[in-house]
Amino acid sequence: MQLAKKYFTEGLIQFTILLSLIGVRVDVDGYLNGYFPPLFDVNLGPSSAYAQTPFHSLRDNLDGYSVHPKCPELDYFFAARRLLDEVRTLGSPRFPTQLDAWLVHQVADSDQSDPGDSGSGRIDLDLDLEVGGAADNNANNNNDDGKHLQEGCQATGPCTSGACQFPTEVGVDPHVRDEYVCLSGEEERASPSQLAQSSSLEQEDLLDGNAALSDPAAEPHAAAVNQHWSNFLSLPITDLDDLDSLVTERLSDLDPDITGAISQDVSLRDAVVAGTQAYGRVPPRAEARLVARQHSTPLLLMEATNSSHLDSSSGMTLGLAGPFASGYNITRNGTSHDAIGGCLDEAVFEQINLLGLGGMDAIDSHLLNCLESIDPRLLEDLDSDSGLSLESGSQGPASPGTSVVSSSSSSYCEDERGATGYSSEVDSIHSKGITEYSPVWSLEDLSDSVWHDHSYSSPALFHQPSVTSFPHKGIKEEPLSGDEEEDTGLDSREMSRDEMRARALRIPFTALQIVNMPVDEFLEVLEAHGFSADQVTLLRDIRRRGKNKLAAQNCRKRKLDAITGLQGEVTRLQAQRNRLLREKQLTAKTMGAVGHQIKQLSRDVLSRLRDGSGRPLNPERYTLQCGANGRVSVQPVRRPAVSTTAGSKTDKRKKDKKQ
DNA sequence: CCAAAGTGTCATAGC
DNA sequence: GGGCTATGACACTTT
Repeated sequence: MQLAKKYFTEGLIQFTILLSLIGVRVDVDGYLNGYFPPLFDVNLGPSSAYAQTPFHSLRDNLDGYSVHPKCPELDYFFAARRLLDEVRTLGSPRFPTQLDAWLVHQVADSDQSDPGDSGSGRIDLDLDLEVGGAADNNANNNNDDGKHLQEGCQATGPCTSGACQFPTEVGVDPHVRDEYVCLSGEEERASPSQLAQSSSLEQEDLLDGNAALSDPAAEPHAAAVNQHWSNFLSLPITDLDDLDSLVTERLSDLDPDITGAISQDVSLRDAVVAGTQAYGRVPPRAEARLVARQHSTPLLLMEATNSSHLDSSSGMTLGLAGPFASGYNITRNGTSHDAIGGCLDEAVFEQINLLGLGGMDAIDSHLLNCLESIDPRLLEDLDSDSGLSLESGSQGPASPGTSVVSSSSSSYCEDERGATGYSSEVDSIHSKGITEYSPVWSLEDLSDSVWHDHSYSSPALFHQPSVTSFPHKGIKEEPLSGDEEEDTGLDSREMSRDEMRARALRIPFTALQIVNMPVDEFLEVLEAHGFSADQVTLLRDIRRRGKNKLAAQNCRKRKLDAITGLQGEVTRLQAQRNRLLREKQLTAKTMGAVGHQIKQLSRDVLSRLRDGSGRPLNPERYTLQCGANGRVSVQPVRRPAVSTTAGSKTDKRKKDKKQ
């Protein structure tokens, strides 16, 4: 697994470096931030990042719980971010070009494209799949490729590829975008309310990005955009409230077919399919899977449903998100062999191939060879090297009757059984596997995927009390009866203490069975089997400890969730505090200005008034007072009664002396 | 080797 | 009263 991760990350590095060298800023970080919000923002709303696993999607979508940092799938997230950070530290040139351009490649109006502006940073991408059906003519589409890319690049408006005209780099970092100060470049199309709500940036990013991307005449309008931008910056603060309408108006001016652009059912996966077919390197299974993905939901729809329920087939059809989506699909579907192969060679290396960079083929083939040489069973554990040693790795892919459980556990499905506060939406995901078990214990079955390796065994047979097996670690699937003493040497190292005790006392149940039995059945078993006192005690202890272990796991998860939620709350409150402080400063400035104006007006009015003797009123001695009825009157300024207070003080001293 | 994190277990409270 | 869950505390293991 470590090997797989190594090659996975190396492939990402190479791919990213390559794109950076040719002038494309591969802002996976932006993607990840956009589509996978940071942990601390989890309770700002549901997010797709945490919907990758059933467990977290349960909490996020149903109970508002947030992901805890141990989620093994988040390894991809952090690994990708770390890789991007490393690449950026290399000092590669960063151009405003974003991969958003890949996504709306068919939107731009070709009439307004200017092929001459593509420049050295031109990317030869075959994205015209829906129209051109470029599955078999990848090499012949260079002209068209460039054209389409230029369309896409120009459609990005201020962000043009290669020949980027705009010097301002516009990141899509949601951490920064909630600050008004960071409004620049593309941010024109975001309203302040949007900017202030980082929790909803995932969908807004997409919409915003496509709004600008779909501007076909961005470069000719660069000056106009700059003018709009300067107009925006020159807006008085009081006009900020109108910014939403202003931005909406601008968006409507950009491209009337934004939604159509977004809903074009042409994703990068289409390009990947074409490329892989052209290069003929995708295994048939992976190819079929990719073809099936061509029918994935449109981009916008996917984003809309991503936060609530991530469809595994839809995954992430976004540019660089593809590899990660595949990675997540590994964990969700348990088909890691396909997923790993597809993850790397389809989504990463095929994109490199599509770039027409033959120099990378050697690297690709090397990595691919290494990857293909990896045992798929090892790759299956790609996401399970977190602190939790899940049952999935121990069961092995070939465990009879446990494949579903294995796949579910590989996605860190955790138990959630009996976890108050967590609902078991896992049913919807693993319902097929569950229906294979006893319907009475369907919920208990879910907990089996959680069991840790020093714990209890697979549930495949646990509701068959007459059959005692230890499928744990794959080796334990041998029946206990008969030669149980023989295999204790190996099993004792991998069994829990309770398992060993139960085996020593010849208790014909696995610990999992004992724990997950309904209490009535447990009592019935105690009576029916005529256990000795020691056996009964052990059975009760096993049951108690097992349940308490689950309870402890749930408790810790809740604690982590609470911590994560509180951290998010702190972040949110800090942002709110900063906003309020800014408002306070602004209000103070406004009040000062208004006071100054009032003072000036008072002086002006008083200088025009005359007293009884015909002399002008001294502004130092008189002031204007506005009554409740709106009547303005001239009143003398009340001097602070210094002598009075002094007198009161002396009086007080006198009183003190008398006392 | 050490520290931190993870995990299992016990005791206890509350339902 | 028994069963169960939640949780703090502790010890041990893993990273």
